[in-house]
Amino acid sequence: MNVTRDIAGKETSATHGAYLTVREMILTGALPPGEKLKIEQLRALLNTGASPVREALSLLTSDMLVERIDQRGFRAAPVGKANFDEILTLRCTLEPMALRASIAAANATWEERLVLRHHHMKKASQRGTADFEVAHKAFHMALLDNAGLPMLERYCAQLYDLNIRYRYLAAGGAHYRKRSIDAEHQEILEAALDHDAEAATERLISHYRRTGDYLSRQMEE
Amino acid sequence: MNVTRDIAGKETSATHGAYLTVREMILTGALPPGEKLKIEQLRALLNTGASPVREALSLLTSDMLVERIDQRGFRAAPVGKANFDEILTLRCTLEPMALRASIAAANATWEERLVLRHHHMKKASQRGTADFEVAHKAFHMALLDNAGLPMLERYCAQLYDLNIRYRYLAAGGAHYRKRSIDAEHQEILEAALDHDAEAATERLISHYRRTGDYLSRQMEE
DNA sequence: ATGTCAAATAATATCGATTTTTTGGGGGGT
DNA sequence: ACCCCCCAAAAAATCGATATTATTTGACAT
Repeated sequence: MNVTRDIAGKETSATHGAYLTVREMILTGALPPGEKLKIEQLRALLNTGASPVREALSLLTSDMLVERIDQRGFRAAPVGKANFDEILTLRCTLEPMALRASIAAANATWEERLVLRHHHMKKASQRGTADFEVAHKAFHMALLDNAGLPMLERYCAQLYDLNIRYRYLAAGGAHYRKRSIDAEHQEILEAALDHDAEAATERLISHYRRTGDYLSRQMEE
Repeated sequence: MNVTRDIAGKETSATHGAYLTVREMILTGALPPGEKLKIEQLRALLNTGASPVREALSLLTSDMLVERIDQRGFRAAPVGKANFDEILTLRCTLEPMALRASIAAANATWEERLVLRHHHMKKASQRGTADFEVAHKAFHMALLDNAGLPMLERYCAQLYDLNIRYRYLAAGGAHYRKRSIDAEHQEILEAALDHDAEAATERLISHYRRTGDYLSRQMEE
């Protein structure tokens, strides 16, 4: 009935729908960095009231995708090389930590989940970019989600999304994978299944650093 | 005119005032873990409307002090040994990282700020607990705020607050410092001023672990 | 021209009321 | 006695309108 459903699927609350929609728009660059986010404008776009919009923007503030300036409204978070570098640094610290813990707690269920997600990701890479993005995130998060450290996982997921945003901004979201990313994923998966924490974290980090350097080059400044 | 001002000082927006007040109430235990946070109840307490309350609670969700259950309202975040341990682990990873970066970028301004904050903390430790808490946080954050890594600093501040909450819950907020905490602070300060990153991070970590063990013991389970 | 101030305009923040959803508590039906 | 469905009370979510605050505009004096 409203645009929220049309865009983000069958959502429950208006707030959650607005959250998902605006989030997606910021991540993909439909709402560019620094853009003023006017309540009225979004209210009209999302076909909802001011309260859900404000609440959604408040939630996005925590995700560091939106900045709030007291009494002066909201805007899409700015971007910059320093910010990108910090995201990369934090990911290279936090993800290995989570991956090690996941491997230390390895069990059959987790390994099966990993294999499955990896399979889905490979299948999705033939189809559209959007599908691949979802499956790619799911695979990477599966690597970390056996750690039993929910806050750490949350940080990693947050940083993953912030990083994706830069990918979309740099390449318009398309064909960013030239390298043998498939092979890199394969190697990470195998190291994880072997419970080889050293190799797995090593490969994960270099996976990130290569993508990071590639984007850094495109970003200038 | 409203309770927000009375409690949290001369605040600008109702939302921000509500945020600070509820935050304080959760940190100090006035709103115990797991407590249902009814909008109407808070609205009455804070003498404001539903929108600022909801928005404040949304913001606190990002701070991991409030849990939101869609269509079912908000509650104060639960606590537990696993959560406490995770906070400690994350602090012991992230704070050294920030401290090293701060020291690497050391300059006179920063060192003066450190000395000043340390001085204020010592003075405040004679006076009330509330004053000391503020000065104590200010000192610890000053150790990290020269790193030029705003997201990392934000994570550290967040984890600091979550940790403080456990202190209040364990000891009612009073006399938790038996040990020579003053001496520990002094030693951290000196190592930082000497640009000795190894010693500084070493001391910082053991500072946290000792307090952590002390609280862990009190927490049972 | 330039800087300043005040009114007009635009946008945010907030309120009060309404709508929707969950919850808890009885009746029927098996 | 047990389970399921439906209804009423309570709470959350949302809306529409108002009050508050920032921003712009333009007249006026320097």
